[in-house]
Amino acid sequence: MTRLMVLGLLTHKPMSGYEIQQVLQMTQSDKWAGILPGSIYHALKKMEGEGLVRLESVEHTGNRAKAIYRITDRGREEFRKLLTEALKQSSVAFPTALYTAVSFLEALPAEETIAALEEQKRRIEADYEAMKAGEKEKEKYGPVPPHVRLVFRNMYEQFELQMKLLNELQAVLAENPPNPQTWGFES
Amino acid sequence: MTRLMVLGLLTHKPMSGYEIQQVLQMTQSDKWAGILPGSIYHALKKMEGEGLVRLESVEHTGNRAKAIYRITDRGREEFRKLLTEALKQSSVAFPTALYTAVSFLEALPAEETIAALEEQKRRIEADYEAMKAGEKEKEKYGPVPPHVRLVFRNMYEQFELQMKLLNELQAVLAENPPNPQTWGFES
DNA sequence: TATTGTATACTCAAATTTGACTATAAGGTC
DNA sequence: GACCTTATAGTCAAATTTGAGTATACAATA
Repeated sequence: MTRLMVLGLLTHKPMSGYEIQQVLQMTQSDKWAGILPGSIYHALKKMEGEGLVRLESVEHTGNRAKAIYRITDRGREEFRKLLTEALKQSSVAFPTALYTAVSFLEALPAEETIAALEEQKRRIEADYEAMKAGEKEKEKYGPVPPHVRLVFRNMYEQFELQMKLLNELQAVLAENPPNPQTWGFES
Repeated sequence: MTRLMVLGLLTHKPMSGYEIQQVLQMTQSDKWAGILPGSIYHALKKMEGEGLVRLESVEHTGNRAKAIYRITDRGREEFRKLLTEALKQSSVAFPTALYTAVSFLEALPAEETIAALEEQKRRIEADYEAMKAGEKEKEKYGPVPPHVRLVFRNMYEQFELQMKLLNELQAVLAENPPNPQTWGFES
């Protein structure tokens, strides 16, 4: 998704890698997109080589330089392609870390598992609050379009679904602890 | 998650990379884990270097060799650490491809978007059916523990949540198409 | 004015993932 | 028994991601 994101932002106006990071933060997109700075700079350089983006200018502030990239026509074409693909793809995402862990629950004492899940619940709750605050913040800077509003609502529902799963898992573990087969290291 | 998955499977018994792939398929885990063969072989070699697994034997069938790995005590320790981390982590996963695409919906004519989303709905429906069939298949080979059953239910709810979002997006787009600003390539 | 902290703007090695490719064995069919 | 397909068991280069590190500018505080 890095390319789609970067190209998409560059359709609005030419930007530097750093500015792209800023925009992702402002719009809360960094919360769900998980695109780190390194990936942005890499994508810019790579796409420059492919002619999807070109170095428009280098602004100097004292001794520090800032590279500004502009999307090309080939870049716009690629952007459209990626956008259409992203819409067609089944993008359902599962909480794989949790699913994987659940596959091996018999390896840990039930109380430990329950406590660890409690910790996850705390973290989710914190993220949830941060996100709500972020949305409020964002609303100050102009009206949010209805389709974006739907995405925000979906995020909250994802949080709730995860919390539900965590609660159910804790309940099942408390009532019906899985076979405590191999808890030592006796191999 | 690759390490957690591989180490976890090796706690049951020594296996080859190929056998690990097989198990992931049998258990439907490949559907949500997204671990490709290359990653498994890489993880095995890497973890061998770190002393978390060791090459137990090489079975020969005619002229073809199969490398069997066994988890070590250090590996079991690492496994526990990864397992606990995975349980504590907030593992909520968002459909990032769709979210990213939605950020740029004004770049495409609404009908095109709606059609593309229709395609995604078809694919999700197909995955959903495949998954249900897979679960039935799995039930034949012994009873599914209750916590694993919860995970399956969560998967279905994830599918449903995604379908709901897609339907809502289509509805909003049909009623209230976003600003069709820059549909040509006039830059 | 010296220093401490924070924002700006990246770089780069190492780790990991991707996906195309290789090569042998086993099983069926004409 | 020659041929074709599928299953077994990987390899490997290229792409991408990660995350720690670098270096300058600006602002505030002591």
